Amino acid sequence: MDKLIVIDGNNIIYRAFFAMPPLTNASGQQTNAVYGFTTMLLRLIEDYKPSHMMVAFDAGKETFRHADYQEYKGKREKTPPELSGQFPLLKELLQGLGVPQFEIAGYEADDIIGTLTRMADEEKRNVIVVSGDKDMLQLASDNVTIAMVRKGVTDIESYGPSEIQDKYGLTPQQIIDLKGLMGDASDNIPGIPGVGEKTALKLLHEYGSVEQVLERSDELKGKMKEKVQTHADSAVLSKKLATIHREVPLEQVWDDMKFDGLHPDTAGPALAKLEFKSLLERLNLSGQDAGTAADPARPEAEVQVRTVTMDDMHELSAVLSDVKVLHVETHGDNPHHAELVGLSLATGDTQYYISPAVLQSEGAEPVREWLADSSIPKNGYDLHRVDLALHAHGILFAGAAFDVHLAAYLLDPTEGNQTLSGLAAKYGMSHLVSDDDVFGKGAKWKLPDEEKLSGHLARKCAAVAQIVPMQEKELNDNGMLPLFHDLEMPLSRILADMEKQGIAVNREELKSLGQEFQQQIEKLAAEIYRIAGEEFNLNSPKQLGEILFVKLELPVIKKTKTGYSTDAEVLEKLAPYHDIVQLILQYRTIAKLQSTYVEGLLKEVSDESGKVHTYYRQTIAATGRLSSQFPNLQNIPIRLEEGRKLRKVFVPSEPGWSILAADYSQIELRVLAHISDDERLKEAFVQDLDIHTKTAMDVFRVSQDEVDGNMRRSAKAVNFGIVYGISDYGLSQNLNITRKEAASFIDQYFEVFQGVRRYMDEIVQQARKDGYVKTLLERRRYLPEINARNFNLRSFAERTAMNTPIQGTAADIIKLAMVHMDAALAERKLKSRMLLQVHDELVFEVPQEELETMKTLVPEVMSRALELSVPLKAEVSFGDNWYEAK
DNA sequence: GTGTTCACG
DNA sequence: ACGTACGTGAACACG
Repeated sequence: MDKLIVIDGNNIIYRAFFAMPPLTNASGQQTNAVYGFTTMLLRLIEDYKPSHMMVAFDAGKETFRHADYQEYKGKREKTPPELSGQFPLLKELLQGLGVPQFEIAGYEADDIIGTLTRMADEEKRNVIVVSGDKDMLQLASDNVTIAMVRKGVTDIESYGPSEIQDKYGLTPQQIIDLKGLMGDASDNIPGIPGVGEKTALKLLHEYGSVEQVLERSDELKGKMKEKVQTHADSAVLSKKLATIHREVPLEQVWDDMKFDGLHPDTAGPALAKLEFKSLLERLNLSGQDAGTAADPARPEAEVQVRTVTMDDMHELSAVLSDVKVLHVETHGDNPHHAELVGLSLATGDTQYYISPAVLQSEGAEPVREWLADSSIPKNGYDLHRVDLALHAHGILFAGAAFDVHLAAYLLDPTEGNQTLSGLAAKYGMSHLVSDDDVFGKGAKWKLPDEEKLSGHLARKCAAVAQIVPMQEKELNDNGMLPLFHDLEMPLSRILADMEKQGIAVNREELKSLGQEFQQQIEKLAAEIYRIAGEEFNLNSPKQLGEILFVKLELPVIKKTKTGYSTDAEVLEKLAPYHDIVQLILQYRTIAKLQSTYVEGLLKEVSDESGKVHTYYRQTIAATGRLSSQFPNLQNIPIRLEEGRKLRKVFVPSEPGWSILAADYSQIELRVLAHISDDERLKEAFVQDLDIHTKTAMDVFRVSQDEVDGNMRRSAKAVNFGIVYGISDYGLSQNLNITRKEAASFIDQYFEVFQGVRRYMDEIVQQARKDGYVKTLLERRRYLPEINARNFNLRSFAERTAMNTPIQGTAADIIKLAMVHMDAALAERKLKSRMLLQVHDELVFEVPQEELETMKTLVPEVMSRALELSVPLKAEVSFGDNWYEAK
């Protein structure tokens, strides 16, 4: 089946220019837009494997549209010179890559695309149109899909007629009417002034087209009628301007667009000329290989794989000492319960495959000893998971040296595709088939035959072996090797130990709490149904909305995409109107505790150990924090007393022991004081003052005695806001005050804490310049949207730039403390065990005789984890359970 | 699978 | 004018 990808060249290069950080080659020529364009192009080729391709460009300044309307695209800013200089580069590169391009004098790229898609419709050929321009939606049909590019150049959403219907309730043709009514500021198309998307959609749903709206404008009321009638001409003209021309003189072009993969001889040199080294590597075109393997859809690599049976184990034993790379394939999300699928080992050119049965057989003892030997360094993918899965099957694992999963996370913590096949593609290796393709996804997961399986696992092992040196170099270039080898790798073993240890849960206590909750739930529900006058599903926001806003006619405070919002914030505001609301809030609170914490936790308690064994994910959070799953032990209730009681069920696993918890006091603000070098903030921590009270004194210019509860509360919110990357809107929402008032709080704060203001300005500048921000331990986070023109995207990136070094450095610090703590326990031969980490808190179980030691050791180790210009403080407490350790 | 809500730091 | 606080995971409803 033919498949044509048509790219809206001008649109995509424009987007790429603003989405990518500035990037120049050795001669000073800026190349960021070409680079962004090219990465997207390669991605499209890989994802869609097109048989035909074409990039369309605008040609000439005057198009036929200017004959109708001289001001067409009039208000648009001139193309920045940094971008216009990149057009010739892109065109030359496309030629080198072997990707056809069209431009036709007097027409825009839109019109070329419009014509091609019309021809495709007539000839029933498949086309994918790639653009960021919503106008393109008018071209969608059964044969034509529009791939709308959102956010930068990586995020793509596909639209056919049905998706357009779902999103706008319009046919593709009506997209033209939409623009006729609402206009388009960026093309200087006027539309009807005062009519935006919402109004335009309403009108179209009612009347169907611009012509019908005008013809029946007498049916409209008041201002709307006036607007429509005065600007009728404008609407007609706007519709005409928005209509993509589909009759450009083009004929027999199909063969000209044939695409047989990247041109093998010229692609390498063209990329090399632009100094796109990473792309060269990704395509395996660098060095002597240039010109050999150009097609991203090239076949799998050849591997030599020996399947080890019980009888020929001796052969493997002989070469075991040479093995540095292993791959353990597991199945299942929860590594504590994961199934073993197979093991592969790599030595030189030969790969060995061992089935789970063979691995667990008597004869495989040498392999198991090798796996367990901590003095033998091993490289692999997601060794933390491997450790837990093997442990669950009674096999010990130690000696993790280089984990490519963890390395990939450090190199780009926001990259979504962290799979090994994704990494293999990134590092330009021969194609590694994805696990989804080999095994199937979700419920369709199926074990392939042994030949296919052993080949796949062998290739994964070989891929790891190739990726390690490349990542090592990249980590080194980024100054991240210490972070990797001295912090994250050791931590991954410590986390596995904590998870295997688990924390004991008192099931009876938990069940009895559940019974109390159940009674309350039933009582509340009965009362709510009585007041409502009917029974309904209280857990359905949709049904609840019907009751509150239709039946009881309470005012609508906020809407969601799908209907009325009924979140707690809304319900708080509705409470004065009707007694039912307070009951619903109470119901929600208790129902949450019951379903998530009582029932959810009971399901996770292990029958064997009577404990819960969480799984900390080390490669998820963009800031460097951990996350916790199965169950999540980082969000056990504490703020409200009803929920806090749940902490009583977390108990020591041995009689007479205690739970000891230690948490950092104001770690994020202390980190901020250090990195901003703000004298006032540092002073506050040096004197160990109550930071929120101190902030209130400074911001409101009052003495300590004059700070009332409200002032302290406001100051606390401001401090939180500062850490999150403050905006007046966010603060106003949090404090329920006007935006003006919030803005004036912020102004006063920055007046006093001028170093903080300087930091916030500088970190955003730095993010713009480098394209990333980093923590004290050199952890990075890339912010491609920091230069976006879209206000929301850009603002979000700016707040992230402010927040990530703070939250991320705090994460670095507690991770360091964990590594030091683990060493301290081992060195002193203590029996106490580290069980949990909750972002700024560590939880231990401690035998009676070590309690005194631990009460001083833990806070000491935590506060000395990293030396800052302000003291780090950790507060310790203990008791018979987690609730008592407060 | 997506959206809504709510638990934590 | 735009429309948000930063970072997560789990349960439930609904298509």
